[in-house]
Amino acid sequence: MSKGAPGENRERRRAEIVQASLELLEEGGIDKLSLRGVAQKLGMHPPGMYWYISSKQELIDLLATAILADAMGDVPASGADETWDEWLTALAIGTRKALLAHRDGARVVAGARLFRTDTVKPAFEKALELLERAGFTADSAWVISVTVITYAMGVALDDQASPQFPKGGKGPPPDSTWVDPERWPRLAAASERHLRRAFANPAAAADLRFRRGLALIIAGARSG
Amino acid sequence: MSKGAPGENRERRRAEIVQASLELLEEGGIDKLSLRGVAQKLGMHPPGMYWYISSKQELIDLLATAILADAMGDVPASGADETWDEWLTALAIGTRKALLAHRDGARVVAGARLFRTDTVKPAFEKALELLERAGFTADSAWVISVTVITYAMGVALDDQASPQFPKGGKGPPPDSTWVDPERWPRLAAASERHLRRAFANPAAAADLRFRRGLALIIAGARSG
DNA sequence: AATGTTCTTTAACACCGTTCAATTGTCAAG
DNA sequence: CTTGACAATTGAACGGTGTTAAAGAACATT
Repeated sequence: MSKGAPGENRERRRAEIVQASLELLEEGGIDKLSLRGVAQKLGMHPPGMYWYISSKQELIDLLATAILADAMGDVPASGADETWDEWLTALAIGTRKALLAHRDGARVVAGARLFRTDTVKPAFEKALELLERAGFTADSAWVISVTVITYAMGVALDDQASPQFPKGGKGPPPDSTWVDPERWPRLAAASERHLRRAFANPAAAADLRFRRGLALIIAGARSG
Repeated sequence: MSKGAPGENRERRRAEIVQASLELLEEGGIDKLSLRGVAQKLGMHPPGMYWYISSKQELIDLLATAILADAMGDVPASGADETWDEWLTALAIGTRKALLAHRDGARVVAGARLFRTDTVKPAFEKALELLERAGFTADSAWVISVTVITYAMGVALDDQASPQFPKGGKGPPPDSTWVDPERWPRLAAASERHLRRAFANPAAAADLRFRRGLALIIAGARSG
């Protein structure tokens, strides 16, 4: 114990590993995220990683908290006149946004133990505080918070379950989204409507559907 | 084309493969689900699998639809006097139940293209029908349906992200769920409350939290 | 100069999904 | 009975993975 804090250098190196892993994630998705790839990106040999992390799972946990920190690290401040529903909505939107900000971000976070990390705790605490202050029971506040976050998670996962750009540059993928209007008329109509919007602006369409579902939950909270 | 339908035997064998895969899934979770393992279970050699499936991804898709079929295969019938909210609630509960019925079931389904398979279409069609008949616009009906299913999916994923019963029968797992009541008093209280319930009956506690969140969404739909 | 700690390398293990070419079994046609 | 087509399986191998074990280097402290 001589120069600086003992674990300092180690911690910095861990941060570099996380950084390189995020880059690799962006480049090839979670399937291409390998310890060997990360090691190469850092000019080290695969087994060397194990001095800094104990397993790939731990790496994924680190990635997950890094991704979530974007949305929850500093608890989103609330203006003095902001109501609980506005704040909760913003939190959910920010969470989904953080997940979508990295390729396969939702899958990464889902593969970790979401509620077990300290990263999300301040946000939850604040959510509970606002809700209880607004008159909800402690129990209701908990249910509402968990529901909102779980929903954001579920939607982000579905968002990113999309095409998965196949490698071969062949034509458009076979339209497996086809819905036979004879058998499922209402579904076909909804799907067609959705596809039209998605074609015009995919991100906006996905955002909208998320927001409307979220509004549903908030409305339910307000009414119960 | 002589004996029976040509693809018949093939289809039966595919069913056997799915069956064996489900067993392997139950035994070791999705990480231990390998083509080699399935092949061995069926007394065949790994490359032989490729006569029946085109890739592991296709196997997973097959597993996903098999799992979902438990909940959505035959569209849950609705009693004549059943209202849309009762039916939707039952659908969501059934969906989550089907996902939880298999180890890592939610992860398997999430790894496939959920809404692209025919299995879920009848259920969606019926949901839309009930909702529109109840006076919702086609668009609202769509949002409500998708939101409910997405929520069920998200919760099931979180449910199964749990401890993963470590094999060794040592005492209680190291309590990594600890929440410092000094820093996050409300969260700590909620967590403590939750843990007490979960200790008494884990499945019931998880069910309850799911149902209450679901009720939130339904209430939101009812009010908007 | 010797020791001990931190970090890196080399080699290897056991597994994975997948491809390819060669092989068997079965049955209809010649 | 033989031939040939086809369904189904096999054996060998390729390139990849996470992970372990042991040897080695770098370097500050004694």
